[in-house]
Amino acid sequence: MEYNFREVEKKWQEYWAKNKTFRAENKSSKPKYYVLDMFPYPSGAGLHVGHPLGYIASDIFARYKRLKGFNVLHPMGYDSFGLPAEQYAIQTGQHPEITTKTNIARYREQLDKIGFSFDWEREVRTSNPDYYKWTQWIFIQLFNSWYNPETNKAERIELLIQRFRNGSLSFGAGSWDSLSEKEQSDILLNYRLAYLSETMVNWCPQLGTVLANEEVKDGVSERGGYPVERKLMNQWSLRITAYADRLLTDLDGIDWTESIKEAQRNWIGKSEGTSLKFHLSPGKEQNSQSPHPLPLSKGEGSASQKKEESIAAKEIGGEPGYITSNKKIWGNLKENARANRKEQTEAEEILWDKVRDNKLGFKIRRQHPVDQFIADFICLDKKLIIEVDGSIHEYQKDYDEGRTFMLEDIGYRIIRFSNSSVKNNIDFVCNGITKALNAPIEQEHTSGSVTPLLWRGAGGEANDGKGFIEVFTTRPDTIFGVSFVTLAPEHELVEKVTTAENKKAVEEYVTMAKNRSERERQADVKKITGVFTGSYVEHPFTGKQIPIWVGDYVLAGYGTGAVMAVPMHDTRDFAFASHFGIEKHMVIQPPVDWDFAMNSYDEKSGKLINSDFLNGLEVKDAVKKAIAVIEERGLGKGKTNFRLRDAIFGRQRYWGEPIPVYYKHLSPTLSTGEGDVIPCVVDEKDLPLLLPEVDKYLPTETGEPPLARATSFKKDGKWDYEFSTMPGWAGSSWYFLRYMDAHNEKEFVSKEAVDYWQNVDLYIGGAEHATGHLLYVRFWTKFLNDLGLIPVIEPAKKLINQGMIQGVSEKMYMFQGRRNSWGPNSPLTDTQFIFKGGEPRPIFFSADILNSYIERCKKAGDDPKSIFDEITSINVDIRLVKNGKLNIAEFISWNKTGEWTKAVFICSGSETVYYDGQWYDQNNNIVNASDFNTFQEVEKMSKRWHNVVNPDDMVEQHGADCLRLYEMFLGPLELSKPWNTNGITGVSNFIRKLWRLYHKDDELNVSNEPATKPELKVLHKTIKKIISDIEGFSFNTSVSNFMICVNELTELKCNKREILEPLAIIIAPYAPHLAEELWSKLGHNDTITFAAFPECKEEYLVESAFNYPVSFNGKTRFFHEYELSLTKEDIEKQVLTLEQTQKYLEGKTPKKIIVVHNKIVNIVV
RNA sequence: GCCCAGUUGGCGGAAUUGGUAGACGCGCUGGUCUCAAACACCAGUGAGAAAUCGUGCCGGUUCGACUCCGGCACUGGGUACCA
Repeated sequence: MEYNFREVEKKWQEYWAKNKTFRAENKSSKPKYYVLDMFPYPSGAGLHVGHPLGYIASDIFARYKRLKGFNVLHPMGYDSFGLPAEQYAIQTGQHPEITTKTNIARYREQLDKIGFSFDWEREVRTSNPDYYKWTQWIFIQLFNSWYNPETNKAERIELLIQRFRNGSLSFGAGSWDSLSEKEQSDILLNYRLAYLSETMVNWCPQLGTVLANEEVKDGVSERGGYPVERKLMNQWSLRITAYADRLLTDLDGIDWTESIKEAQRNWIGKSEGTSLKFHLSPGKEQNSQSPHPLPLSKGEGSASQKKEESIAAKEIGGEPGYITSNKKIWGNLKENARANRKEQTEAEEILWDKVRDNKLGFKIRRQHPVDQFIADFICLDKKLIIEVDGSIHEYQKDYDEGRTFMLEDIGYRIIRFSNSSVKNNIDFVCNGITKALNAPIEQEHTSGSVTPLLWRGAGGEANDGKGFIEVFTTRPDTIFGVSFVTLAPEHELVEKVTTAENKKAVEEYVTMAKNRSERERQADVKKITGVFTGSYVEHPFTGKQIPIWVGDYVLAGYGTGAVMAVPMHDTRDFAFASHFGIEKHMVIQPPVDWDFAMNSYDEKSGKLINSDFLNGLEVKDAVKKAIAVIEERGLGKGKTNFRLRDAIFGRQRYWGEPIPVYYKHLSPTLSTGEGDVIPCVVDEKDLPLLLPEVDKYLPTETGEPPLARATSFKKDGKWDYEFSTMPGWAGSSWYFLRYMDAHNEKEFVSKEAVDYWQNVDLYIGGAEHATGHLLYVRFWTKFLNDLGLIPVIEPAKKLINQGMIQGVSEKMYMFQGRRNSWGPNSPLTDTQFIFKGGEPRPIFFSADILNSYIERCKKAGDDPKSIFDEITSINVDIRLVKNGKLNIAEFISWNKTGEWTKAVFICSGSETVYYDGQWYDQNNNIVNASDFNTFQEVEKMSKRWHNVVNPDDMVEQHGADCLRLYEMFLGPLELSKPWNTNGITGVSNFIRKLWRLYHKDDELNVSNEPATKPELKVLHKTIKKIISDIEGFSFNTSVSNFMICVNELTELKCNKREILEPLAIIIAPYAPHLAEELWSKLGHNDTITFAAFPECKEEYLVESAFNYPVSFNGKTRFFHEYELSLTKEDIEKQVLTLEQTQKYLEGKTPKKIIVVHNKIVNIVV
């Protein structure tokens, strides 16, 4: 009886399921081990062929760890929310839940067939309410948290409010409690880790949704390849940027593949440099429509109105005071300050009365110039600025906060009060000011990454030419090489610095640049565009005039949206300057032969020249010195920038977790007459917020997301819930925790469970998730850890990437028509051409004929295509081809149109021709079948190319154990490789051979006699190899080693229990069904799953002699065996006496003899 | 462009800290069995007639290099004007 894999595999799969063999306990005396596979999305196409590869590897490891005495958690579940099910729903009207369920059932069936040791009791599905309840719960925690830059941790938002209340942290306006609910809500949104803001998003009209950066590839959506455009939308986002530095530094502590870590590092994109201000240069070219700088506060009304008002003349008052501003613009500001004082708002007058003449114990000035701004009130001793704002307008907010940040940057604290607070509660305001005056001066603002403020388009007011442009640079050493400054087209100063005569050109350019889609922008990166504004800035050290340009090579979203261009030492600046003929200055001595005609010298090495105080320094030192001087002179500050952006968290789609937010309408206010709306999170006790039923899975007529169709989807029947749903990665950002405690109804995971399981010990999955899932899950883990909810800061200790699986396409070329007579290089001679004069038939050539034909054409310089009218490439279904040989009859009937029934197949070697169902030789005699070869090409696996390999088919034909072994045998796990089933028969044979070791004439034939030394040696050699292979994740070599072991034992005719029993155990992780069957036949009543993995006993491996390769000058010539007890000297002497040695010496005397014990003998002649 | 990984027979791939290059398997060739084929089993299989030459290419270190060093080419993946 041959091994019947169908029966055996079914039997053991049923046994495992019935006995719950792989159930993991949350309490155990055994050490724990957590093996996790990346979540599959259950697509309609069934299990992707790339999936089993990783699953088999992790399963082998899980089973191995069980044999090694670990309590193993090895779960599986489904990332079941997502676009494909929804697209299908839109097309068919079928509820995505139904599709999802069907798909999951199919996945499960496929997974079960491969014999995985998953603990199915812990299965999770992200689309189940009992799962997404906790995804929503975590969102609420994010909403209710802020990032404290001092503790460098997320904290409850209550702690922030507390600090606002007690004045230990400034939020802008004086007293927290005097603020309206709306004002408080708005301020808090600037700090919450889940926040709503107007953001530039990647909008995909075809998908009707917003995509994350990593879902966009080359300007089109990753899924479907639809165009993507930039659009400003009000969106929920997660403040992942707060974690940028920790996400980066903690990478060092985890054992992940270097390529993933590198991809994350690049994605986070930390760059250290400095900010630097370039003051606008006064000049006749300037556009001086607004002659005065703006006050910090702008009185009532909209932003634009305020600007107008500020121009109006104001009363002169107060004193000249200290020069707190840039000296050059001091005079100018002073004038404006005087003007401002003429027109004080009512609130400002009230406050002035309360604070003037040292009434609060400190000297307070009003309308005092600071830096480029004018402060409403200022206490110079305490470096405290007091601002009285109108009601904060949405658009103005970022802007004011930007200035707050800048002033704080140079050491000022700013507190803000609303006009209404001053008018209605002046005592409270005064209290707040006193508190602030008496509070110790806080530490300076640190890294820009932790500020919750959006900080874009930095620069001071520029309307009188006295403002500045702030740039970010990592190369402050090249400051003396600056020859222009470039602003991003979206930069807020563009309009202001443009002179009247350049206005038209700049406006046209900006409009063009903004409308250019992302895709176009990416498509012609090389195309250099830009325009001169007509204005200049002053060089901060030389005072020289530097032109301001606008160019779309500068990104509005990075740094300050402005760069100092150093064409000689930056490739992009070089290209820009060359294109527009702008001058270039060399400031770093390049190597002698450097060709500046074509290239800038970007290297961070060399000595500084033409650079004043930096001359002679090495780049590294020059950077340090430049930063020091810039800081000293107050021109800028050392800064760190991150490329990482906050993660957009809303999708305008149906099939996802509802965001547990509703919009509360506040009572109407006097000023506006209508009620403000604030976002609030759903009460935790009301979770889950269920996904409502809708009539269609499409947006509403007004363009609202599908959830808006559910008219009853309202909080308490009156307030709208958020209509967008969470992105696909929400559920997968914490699923590793849920597996630990999958059915907990009270918590997302219990403390006991997470304290026991901690985090994943081994995580296996594709590298395509490097900057998506793998970054977000790290972010959520850190966040949950900050709140003290879990004990770990990383989700997975070790991560291995399985390689991508590519398909192997089988290709053929069909030739039709015949243009020329056969030349000397033709694929056929005329005698071989059977149909001369007959009807034209399509011709197929075996690959070897075509290859040599093309080769001949190449040599002769002919065009191989010239002899036929038409050549068609055909992808043949790979099932019709075996080892590159086509089954012609099946191929002909494969084509439903019957187009190939008349075709002629010129077979391998051109000896034989097939047509009309027969093979003929050159003389038209009917002959036996011969081979027809196809071309093989590695392509993406896709239905379109007819090269998809279905794991089910493989299991059906060869069995699960064979599939498992073969997949591992293919090559290293992490290497991308084409999926080719040609070699599977070797593995199949191996399984039969292994079976035969235990059997004779269909009966189990295992002897209880003691094993011989050679048998033990084979076994223990194998044990040793297998252990080191598994632990080094080298699964392909372990399969080879099993083969070697079985071959050797077969050779030894070994059937000893002492050998075969341990052998069954060591192979059990790889071929579990077969191992279980053998185990039970050997007389065991229990599963092999928890048997003890055998130890390797070195004593069986000890050799007494070694067959030394004897080489001459490193080339091996012959072998000779020596006892290991011999010394090097003994061997040296003895090897010279050998006849063969003398032969190779050819009479010469050896210069040197090297003997490496147990390795080699090398004779140098 | 930049970053990462890789390049070994006809093919997938082995090769411990520098020490017998090509393990294991596929394919191929020949043989046994069979009326025949398939299966199975046995033998051979890097190239070359041979001397020899051979791990993408050029150079270096070493008694000895697939392995280490310098330079280059190509393939695959990531990223895309990140200042």
